[in-house]
Amino acid sequence: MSAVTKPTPHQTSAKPDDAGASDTIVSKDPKRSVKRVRRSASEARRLILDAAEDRLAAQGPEGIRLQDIARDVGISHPAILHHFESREGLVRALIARTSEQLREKILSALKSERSNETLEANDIVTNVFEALSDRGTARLLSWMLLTGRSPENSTSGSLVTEIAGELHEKRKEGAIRQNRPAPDHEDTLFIAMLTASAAFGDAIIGRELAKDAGLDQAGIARFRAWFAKLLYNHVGDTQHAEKRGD
Amino acid sequence: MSAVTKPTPHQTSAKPDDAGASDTIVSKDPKRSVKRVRRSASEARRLILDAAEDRLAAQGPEGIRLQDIARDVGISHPAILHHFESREGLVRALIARTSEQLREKILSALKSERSNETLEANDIVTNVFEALSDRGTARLLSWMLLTGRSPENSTSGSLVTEIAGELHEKRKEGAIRQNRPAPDHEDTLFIAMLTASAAFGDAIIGRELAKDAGLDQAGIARFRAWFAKLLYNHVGDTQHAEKRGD
DNA sequence: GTATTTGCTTACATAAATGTCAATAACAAC
DNA sequence: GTTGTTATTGACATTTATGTAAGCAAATAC
Repeated sequence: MSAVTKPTPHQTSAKPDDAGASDTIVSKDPKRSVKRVRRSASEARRLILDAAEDRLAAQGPEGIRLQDIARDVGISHPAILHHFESREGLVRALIARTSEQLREKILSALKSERSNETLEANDIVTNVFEALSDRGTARLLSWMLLTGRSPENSTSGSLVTEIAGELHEKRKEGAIRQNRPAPDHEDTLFIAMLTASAAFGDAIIGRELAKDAGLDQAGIARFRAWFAKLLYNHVGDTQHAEKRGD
Repeated sequence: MSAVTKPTPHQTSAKPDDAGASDTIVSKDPKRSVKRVRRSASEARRLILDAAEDRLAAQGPEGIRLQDIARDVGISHPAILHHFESREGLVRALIARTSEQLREKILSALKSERSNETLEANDIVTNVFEALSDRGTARLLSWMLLTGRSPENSTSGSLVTEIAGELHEKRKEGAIRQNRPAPDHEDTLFIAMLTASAAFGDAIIGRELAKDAGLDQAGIARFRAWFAKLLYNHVGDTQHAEKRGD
């Protein structure tokens, strides 16, 4: 959030501002020797990924520039290449980490939901919406898709299937308890898909939409609650569905 | 769609492939003089924007490179700068055109809907979904938002408000006809917002989601129909809403 | 202590993309 | 025809990003 603004967070390494006096070799004076900071590899990687994430969230895809990120962390840009091989490697690592975090955030929340009889649609919806808008996660993922960098892992893809699986279990339990017919599997899948798509879209254009519609923070909350209720009503209504339309 | 693949669609201008024989000045021979194609300014702009659009849809934001686009059109890259001032100008022009096309596509369809008593949710939903996924429109718009290039015009923003306005008129008519209480304005707004968000998200991750869930083209159509029906049921149910939840 | 590993740095190389400029050639007006 | 406008071009300038090479220094092992 603030890493972009402040020039050198880890100020431990001295800036070579006055070193221009000597003509070729800078580190001739041992007392003034460069006093390097040496982190563990994993720590360095973490810091770099954090900075890259901040840049991406704040400035969009084009904000991921090795020089800038290096400055944010307080290192030189070849250090990034040392840890990530290439810019592309950094990007892939960032995507991998973000995808993993997203999966954990959503799935753990979904599972830890105390074995609630009724589907707590509001909690789930809010959770998904916030997980995607947090720290520009959806921005990163959409950039990933925009530039065609996803396939192999398909972390974000399988996620929805997993969610649908979890949801379907809950719905079946609820149906048995209330002596209702088992819900259609595809119906549950569609609920998950719609939630994912809506949350994803919301994370990207939601702010614009809300601003344009004159919605404040409370209005946005109402919108999410409204959506959750829409799903909730649908889940309660599925058994009547055939009587009504088509 | 195909402009990226084929190197020179407008093959009228001769490639200077064999011109390397002469050592400095190529156009010494008047018979072989370069035979330029000279389009009208608007025509040239159109071709350039088309090519840029194709690139963007096919390769993502990074696919917009003056050299490549110039090659697609069959011109030199300074010609693009001549028409659009800068790369940024090209991008803004593309955004403006795409936004305008989107607005027209959606609004005209919404208005021309024969004064149908019941809201034809299926048509509207399908229309919005397709308008956004067509030619990478949502990709472009999301890139626009990702890189923070929207404000001023706010074409995409006000669009949702307009849609909501149109929808609300229809709902009021329908309500009067069926002697039901007038629908809540915010409810209509939320319908529009949800549709926009879902269609937007769908345009970006929909393909991934569908693939992962094992949905084929028919399945995707079912999903959209399912969503439309969800809205349709909700619209029919709004007056009972208070009896049920919260 | 000495040796080894490896995180990190400076300086340089390279490439790629945007943008500038002067000149050229279509086309329209007269 | 002549002239003026401007779409278009090739060659060049500039900037800026990624990536490379070689050496330095902090931790660890011995």
